[in-house]
Amino acid sequence: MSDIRDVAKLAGVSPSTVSRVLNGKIPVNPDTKEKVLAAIKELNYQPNAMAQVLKGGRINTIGLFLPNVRNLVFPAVIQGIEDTAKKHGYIVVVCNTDEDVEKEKFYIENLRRRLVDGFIFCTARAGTKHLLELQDEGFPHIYLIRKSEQLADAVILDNYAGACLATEYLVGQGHRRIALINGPRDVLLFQDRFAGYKDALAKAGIALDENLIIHDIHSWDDGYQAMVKLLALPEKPDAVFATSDPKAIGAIQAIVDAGLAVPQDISVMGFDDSDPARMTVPLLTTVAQPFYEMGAKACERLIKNIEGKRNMKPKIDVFPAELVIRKSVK
Amino acid sequence: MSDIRDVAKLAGVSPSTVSRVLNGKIPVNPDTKEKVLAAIKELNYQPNAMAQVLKGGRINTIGLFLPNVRNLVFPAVIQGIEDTAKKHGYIVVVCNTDEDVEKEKFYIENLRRRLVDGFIFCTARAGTKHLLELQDEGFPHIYLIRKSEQLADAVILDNYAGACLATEYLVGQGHRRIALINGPRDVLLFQDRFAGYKDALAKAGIALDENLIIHDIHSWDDGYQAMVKLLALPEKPDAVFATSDPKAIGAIQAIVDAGLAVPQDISVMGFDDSDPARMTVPLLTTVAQPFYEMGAKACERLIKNIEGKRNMKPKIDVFPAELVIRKSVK
DNA sequence: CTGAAAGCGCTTACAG
DNA sequence: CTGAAAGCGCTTACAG
Repeated sequence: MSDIRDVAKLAGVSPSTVSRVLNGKIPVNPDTKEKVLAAIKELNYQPNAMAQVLKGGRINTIGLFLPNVRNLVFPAVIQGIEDTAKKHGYIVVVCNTDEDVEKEKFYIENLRRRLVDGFIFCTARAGTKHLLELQDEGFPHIYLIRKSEQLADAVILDNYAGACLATEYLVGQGHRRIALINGPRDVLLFQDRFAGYKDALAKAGIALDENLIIHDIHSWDDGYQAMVKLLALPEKPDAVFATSDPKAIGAIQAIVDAGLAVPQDISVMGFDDSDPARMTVPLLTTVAQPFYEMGAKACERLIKNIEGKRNMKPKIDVFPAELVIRKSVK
Repeated sequence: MSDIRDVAKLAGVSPSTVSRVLNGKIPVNPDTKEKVLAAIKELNYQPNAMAQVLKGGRINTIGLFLPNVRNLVFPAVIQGIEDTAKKHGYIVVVCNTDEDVEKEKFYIENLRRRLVDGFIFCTARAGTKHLLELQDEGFPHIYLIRKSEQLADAVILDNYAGACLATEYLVGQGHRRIALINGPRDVLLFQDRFAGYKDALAKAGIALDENLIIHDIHSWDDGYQAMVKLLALPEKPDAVFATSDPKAIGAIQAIVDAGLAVPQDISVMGFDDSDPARMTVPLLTTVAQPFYEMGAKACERLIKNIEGKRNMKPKIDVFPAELVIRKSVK
């Protein structure tokens, strides 16, 4: 690969001049510019990004941290972030932490060494402190979907309102014994969804039945197991609110395997409206979280932050939740 | 952030010595080493990666190209690649091309500028030439899942055998009118799966019925439409082989919406065994492609290639396909 | 075992 | 508008 001096030689100018036509900020004589451009083309010259960054430039790369790439809400998130990043000339590095704090630290240490201009974290949990250091040091970053306990830039859903919406709809359809299959409680959004469920029931004058509530369920396979337990109750629930679509799908499978039908015997409500919600039979009634748009927004705000174009007060963007009525609730 | 000279000053040595303890190849007096390490720790020093790479090092990053992040086979692929990359101290950059050759070129141009040591492409289609240049220039890369028309490093499934397996199983279960819902034909693997279907039918003495074959279907929504067409045939199929799980899921939905049952009225066979295959009702019978392992293998081979540890003859690794019998075929 | 020097490929004041 | 020089933060022969 040729370097800037090869180009300079071929064009009969100094490397400084080549650099100037490359960057386009400082005026260059049109004729010389022409010659330089021709030389660049002839040599198929690409500036060495490392050298540029070393001179104080930005690398135009964003690090995206996901707790688990197999979680099917993230494809849309990635797409929203990537599309926005590309629009601004940025590239996205995806890092999968598997909810492992040590792995996350390893990646952060690596990427901070000028390999990345900022971070987007979808990995926040209660009680992790290493992300707070970034805030102290003013390294650009933003939380997405999940937020941290401390006030920091974030783009999230109104999870409380979404859970209210879901529960109120089930109540409105005449259900009274509404079970909850919830996620891990050290992820704040599941606390919020739990609160929405509780408050909506209270508002409807329905007493909370602890037997109907199962926490710390992760995906569809343990969602299945949770539903098996609920079906073994002396008095079965007549509806189930699962706080993510895979958990809802697991519940549907357990109900069908028990010889019952959804929604005829038991109604099932999901959360997120991820792609699998439209792949199941019956089509899942759920609460939509606009992942693409949220990813795009977070990326937009991070880039503004990186490029120093914004006021530095941390701010939380809250997207509204929306009920999507399909076929799994009667 | 402090640099190597700060560390040198604090430790009372030269930057060269600091560099030497950092790299650990050249012996350093244990006492000085001690002092340097202490200084590094005290200053929380992290070497600037740009400078290191500029001096001729590797950046230890791999670029992964996906045709579409929303395709649900990729999470497992990413995980396999990431885990392997991490084991070797590499990081993974994921680029989503949306099957857009221009976008792909943009990313490649960007990343080649020393931001990446090699590429993994899951984006090969017939007739794209820009990837061949990389081969000419000896830039490390490997194809995964899809292969290119030219001989190049690749890790793929035995798609032909997989399609034979699927079709033979349907035939063995007594089906005779076996429809095919296939993907875009400019992706070679769908040609291979088509060939497997054809040959297996021929071997069973079943004549090919063009009315039962629909090509160029991408995902579950157009899989649904394809099935609607098949159901409108004067003589309906008694089984459907869809060459990906989402297409199979779309077909199941169309069958159920038409008031028929799977597998009682029509059997449905998928392909890939991606996560959604275990999320549907009935559980999908399909052909497994070991995505995690294939991703891991491709990553392993690419890194060997990057680090110059392998003989340079292009080689294609073919993984065997495996039938996974669940509930959607009777 | 260690330090001073050169250089990786750029950019940017500085001087003209 | 343009060139020569310095320097970004490292590493690595070279000399000791």
